[in-house]
Amino acid sequence: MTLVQETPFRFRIERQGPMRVPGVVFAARELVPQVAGDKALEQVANVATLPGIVRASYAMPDVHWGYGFPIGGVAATDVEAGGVISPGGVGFDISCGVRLLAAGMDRDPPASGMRRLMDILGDTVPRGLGPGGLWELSGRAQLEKILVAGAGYAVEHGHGVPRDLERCEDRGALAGADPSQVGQRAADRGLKQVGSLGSANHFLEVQAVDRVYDAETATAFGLHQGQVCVMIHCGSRGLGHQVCTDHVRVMDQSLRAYGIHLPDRQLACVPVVSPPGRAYLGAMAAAANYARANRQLLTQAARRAFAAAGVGLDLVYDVSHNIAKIESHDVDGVSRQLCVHRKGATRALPPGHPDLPADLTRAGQPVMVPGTMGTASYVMVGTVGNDAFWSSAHGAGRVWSRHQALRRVRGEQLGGELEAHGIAVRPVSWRALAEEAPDAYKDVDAVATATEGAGLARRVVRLVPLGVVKG
DNA sequence: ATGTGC
Repeated sequence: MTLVQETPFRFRIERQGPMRVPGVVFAARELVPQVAGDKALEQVANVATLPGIVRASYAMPDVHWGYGFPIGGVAATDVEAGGVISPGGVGFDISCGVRLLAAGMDRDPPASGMRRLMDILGDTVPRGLGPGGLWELSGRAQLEKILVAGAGYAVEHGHGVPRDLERCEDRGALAGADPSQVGQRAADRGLKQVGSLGSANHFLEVQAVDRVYDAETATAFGLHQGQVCVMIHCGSRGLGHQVCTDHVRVMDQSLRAYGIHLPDRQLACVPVVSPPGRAYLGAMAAAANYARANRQLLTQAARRAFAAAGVGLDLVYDVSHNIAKIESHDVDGVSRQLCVHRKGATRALPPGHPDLPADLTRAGQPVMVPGTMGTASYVMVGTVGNDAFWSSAHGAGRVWSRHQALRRVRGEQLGGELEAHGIAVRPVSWRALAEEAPDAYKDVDAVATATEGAGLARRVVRLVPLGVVKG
């Protein structure tokens, strides 16, 4: 696979064979060997063969290998021109995303206070595999209310304040959810997991603003130098996973009926306007709303922990980085309805976009780029001139597999090193900590630099970790 | 990502 450099941070995979559009990879030159080194580039080219794809198959600067689509992949298909929807372009963890909360306190709290805060968070934030959430639902009927109304249903029940919803993508609920397309097995798994982090790279971190790049936008976001924040990264748990599993199976069996030929079976897809396409999108929206309610419940757990110290938490923004959405975009001068798949990619609306909350219209959309528990995370902002359907990077991106990380890192030792650097860790297990070692990831500073250089989003603030609750 | 496997 050859990459042709177009600009300092933009590379092209020329259209060839069954590719319908070129591939476009946003990366710094030093990130390219890591990108080319795994199978992600092949996946970018494979995605370019999907029926109805427009403009290009995109890869964000944190791209790495995933199921069918690369993680860090963006692809839009034209709904009225046979465009397809592919669950592999969303990912197993439907509407996995990040939420940032701004605390009414500045950094350097007394060490004892920080320890106490982390102890409360460690004791009260459900995490790890399997059931166990903050909100046990009464049954499927109540679950379906969450599947339709998302974070709004949680807030209605006292789990949050109305302002929270103004700072959620889609106001906390994606339209078009169809609970009847969520199977009983998925629903059963979902009943006991609302308000739980899950495992792997999911976390709740206490962070501090360590550097401000754009003071005006930071102020608009409610952030300033030294401020304490809480970042929550989680998704739709077993419910989303089961929805993906169930609908991939149906699509895999439907490929022939729709005359779709693919270079990789994991790209299983059907036309958006087909019955199985509509069924998946309805189930996907339901799972997305479950993920938003999940982050809303975890927000309340963080608020209770901070309230013990008399500190409040305001929502800065909540955004998904695993989702497909029907959006209007200009394609060759014509407004088209597109199905935009963002898998490990964050929507990044520019200033002035009508879908922004009123008080962020001038600033643009906050774009969270979580790094690792030992390095940093960024808050960026959407910019005009982003041709990847207003999409941006979503994190550092792995370079070591979990298996490699386990071979190279001792969790207990890593925990000691982090504590020695002033980062309090509350992991579910030493093994889980080792898998998520900072060395297993790309350099998030380089990813943020490349993201800005590529014109996808601009840096607003850099956050450093003070305490980590890990699934 | 995931009660980590048909």
